[in-house]
Amino acid sequence: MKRSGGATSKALLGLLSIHPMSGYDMRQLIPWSIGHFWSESYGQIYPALKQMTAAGLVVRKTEQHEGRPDRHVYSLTKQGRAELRTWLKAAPVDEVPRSELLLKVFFGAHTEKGVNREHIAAFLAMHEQALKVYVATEKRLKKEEAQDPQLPYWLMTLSFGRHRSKASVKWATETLAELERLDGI
Amino acid sequence: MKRSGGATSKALLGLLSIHPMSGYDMRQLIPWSIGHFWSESYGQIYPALKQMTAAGLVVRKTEQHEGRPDRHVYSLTKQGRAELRTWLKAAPVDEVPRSELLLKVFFGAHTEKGVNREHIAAFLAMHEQALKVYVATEKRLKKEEAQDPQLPYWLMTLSFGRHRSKASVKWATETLAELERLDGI
DNA sequence: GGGTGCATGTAATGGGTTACATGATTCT
DNA sequence: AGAATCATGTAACCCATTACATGCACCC
Repeated sequence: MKRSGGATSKALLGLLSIHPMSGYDMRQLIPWSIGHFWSESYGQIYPALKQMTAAGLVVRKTEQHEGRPDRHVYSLTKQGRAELRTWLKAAPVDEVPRSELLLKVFFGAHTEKGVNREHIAAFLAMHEQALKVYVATEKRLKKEEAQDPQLPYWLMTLSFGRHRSKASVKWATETLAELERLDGI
Repeated sequence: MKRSGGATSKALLGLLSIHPMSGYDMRQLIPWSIGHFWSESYGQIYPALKQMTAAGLVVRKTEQHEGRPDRHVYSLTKQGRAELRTWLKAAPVDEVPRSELLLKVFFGAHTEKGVNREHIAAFLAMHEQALKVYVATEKRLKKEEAQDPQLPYWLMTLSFGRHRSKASVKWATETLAELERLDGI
């Protein structure tokens, strides 16, 4: 069974549905948009754009600027838009996300207690930080993009991040307490 | 920068720390142990075991059985045990887990409202089911493995699954309500 | 002079799933 | 008769990150 053209090209079509942009722009935009549940590298983006152009899903225009490299700005074609809609309708494939942290916890009996506590404490700190970022981003979006029809959907994914980080913080806190109890501290 | 020998071999070392077993056994055991945060296929396991044998981390014994294929049973060497401990001490690398569902939600404005609701409803059902499995597994483990010193650590990873699924259910429920509100239903 | 940002792209390398190949036994 | 289970392994393929290659402008 072939999974013709993975989700990378779909993510790029989606970004182009916001507004036309270059491969470089996409890479820059990702951390501020879909960054907490998706990632793409230049090594994926540029070949994908090439292939999508050949397939007629996007068109490319070259912009020239003095003293700076040319920009290749892509925009969706009618076919590209159709492809995006078709993909949106298909049921998403859910894969088990791998977590090295949990793998280490699972085998944690084979190392010192302090080691496990440190790993989990770092995880806790990361998610506490992430929570702050989600809340700040939400506030900013609601102000700056108030009239964008896509805003509600963006907020839904942000809300997911918030729920996930909250749960992570709760688990880490409880688990740290349990580790201390095991230590007899 | 080389990431010498990924985490696959470490996961296998960990499984062998429970008791000696074959590659086939590992594949069978994974869904019942680390399955909710890790996965391995035969195509990874067999080559890894070969390479680990060559590296002296494990040793292999062949068991013969009438009318059935030979079993290659692996066990940890002193070096294998040391390698596992070293890896456990190192800080886990945390990668952003990709979620096709969230990607579709993010671009959800480009399709019909019903489509998004269906995706999220399926996600909700999946996590409600998962919650039941976690609770049942926890009960079973506490009975059947009561005296195993690794039990507390196994329960910690199960607890993570519970927290994650609870948060997912909560998010999905809230988001479904929000989608209905947007629809003006 | 050296790092950073802009901007594109390719090549090398690694990680991972699926399909293929084999073959006996047992269940339906 | 046909499918599933036991059991091992390889090969083909896909997906993804990182490193490399280029080159100008700007700032410290």
